[in-house]
Amino acid sequence: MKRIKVSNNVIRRLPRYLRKLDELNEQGVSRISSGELGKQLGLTPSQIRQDFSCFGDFGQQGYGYNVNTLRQDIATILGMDRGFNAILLGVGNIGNALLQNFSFEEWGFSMKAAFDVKPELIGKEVNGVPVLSQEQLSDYLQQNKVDVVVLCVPKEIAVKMTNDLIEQGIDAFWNFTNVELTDPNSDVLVENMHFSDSLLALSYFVSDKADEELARQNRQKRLNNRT
Amino acid sequence: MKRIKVSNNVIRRLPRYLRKLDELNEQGVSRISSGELGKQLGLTPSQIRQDFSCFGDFGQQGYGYNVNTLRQDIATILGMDRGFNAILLGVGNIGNALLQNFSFEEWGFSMKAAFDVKPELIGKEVNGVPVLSQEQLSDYLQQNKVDVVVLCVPKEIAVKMTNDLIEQGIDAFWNFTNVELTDPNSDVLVENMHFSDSLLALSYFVSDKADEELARQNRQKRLNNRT
DNA sequence: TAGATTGTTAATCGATTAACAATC
DNA sequence: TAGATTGTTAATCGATTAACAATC
Repeated sequence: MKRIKVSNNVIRRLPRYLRKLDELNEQGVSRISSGELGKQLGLTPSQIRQDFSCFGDFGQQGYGYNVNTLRQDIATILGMDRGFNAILLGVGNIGNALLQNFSFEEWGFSMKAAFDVKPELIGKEVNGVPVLSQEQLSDYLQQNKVDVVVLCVPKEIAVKMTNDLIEQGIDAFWNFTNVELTDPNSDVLVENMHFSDSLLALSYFVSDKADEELARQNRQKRLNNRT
Repeated sequence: MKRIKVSNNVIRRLPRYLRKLDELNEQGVSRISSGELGKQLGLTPSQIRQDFSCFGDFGQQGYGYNVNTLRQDIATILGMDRGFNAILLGVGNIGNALLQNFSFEEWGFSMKAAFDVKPELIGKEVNGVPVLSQEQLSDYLQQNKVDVVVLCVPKEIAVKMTNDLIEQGIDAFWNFTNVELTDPNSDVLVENMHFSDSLLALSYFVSDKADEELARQNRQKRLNNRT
């Protein structure tokens, strides 16, 4: 499978395909064409076929795609069957919410342990995940395979924490700290969940929409005045 | 200001500029060139100048950009000074975490109220935000200006909830439900925080990196065997 | 003034869309 | 078989990068 350079845009669309295919599966739809899939996702059929063709031939001429097998193929492409291990750092509000609510297993990850400094948390379990002391982290990393670290620590210590971890061999972070960790010159993977970036983009679109509405109304007014 | 069609890519970079400029401000840096800013963000100077030029002339030849005023200009572009009102639906784990932890004010939003169905929550305050009953929602919307709805309700009711709200005039959602709400044919704004999409993209990159490492090792092995 | 750096136009690069032969 | 729909090549479109005159 794959082995060509796949663009970031394509990769970002794969999880959307997966979710849509899951949905279709639930609805009992067993086959779908690029045309129909495109309509449901707001993409062109061409784009969908191009996207898939980065990874192989999943369709059948005259028929389309089998929902179930395509879903599995995309899951494989995304690495969902690789049994990646994750640990979580910082069992505060957001860390806790993730442990309680986010189904890591559903997406192919195994959440092995959480770490914090607060004595009242250590030794507890959150949704079946043991909370260990921050001090145990180094030992833990030496004794266990950890593929991804979920970063939920306070802003202030995020950068130092990350650098320590990188030194200990961690090279993939899921970053909830709203701090820019991305070092342009390193090959450490950082996937950001920047809440504020998302809200501000929405803020822009809302502003823009309001401005346009206003402009439209003003045009209308001028037109009315003229008559 | 503005009034030309600005591409999505540009808009998505604006919040990053803002965060970086805040950081520079804190560090006491008062001016910066597109070259230096580019270096720190992993972008080309050209791109940065192009981005800014969508909205006006913020720089000065031979000098660069004033960190503080540029920061304010970008904040204005993003609509941070428009006093948008938000409400939050669903005070579960994620909704609660947002109310507790996320500083809506910092990004120009005023979080006015939260809504839930659980009797034990209603009437309480979470971090200063009153929790009202779901039943009060319609009345609330009629009596108050609500610019953005933060959706934290369970998956199962997300679509119905959204459609109801759209009928009541809401046209901007910050969506935490991991359900695809985007209707390609409507002009309702939906900004998604799809946790799983983000994790799966990371999963792909981690997989890809592992594959490449493996391929590299195999090449090395073959080379060693040959000698 | 000379040096630096912008804003903007032109060139390049990459991603999306269209078209169509292959084929189920 | 005929109709449908893929995979892929070519054409178009848009975004990024390069270049440079303008100017602080």
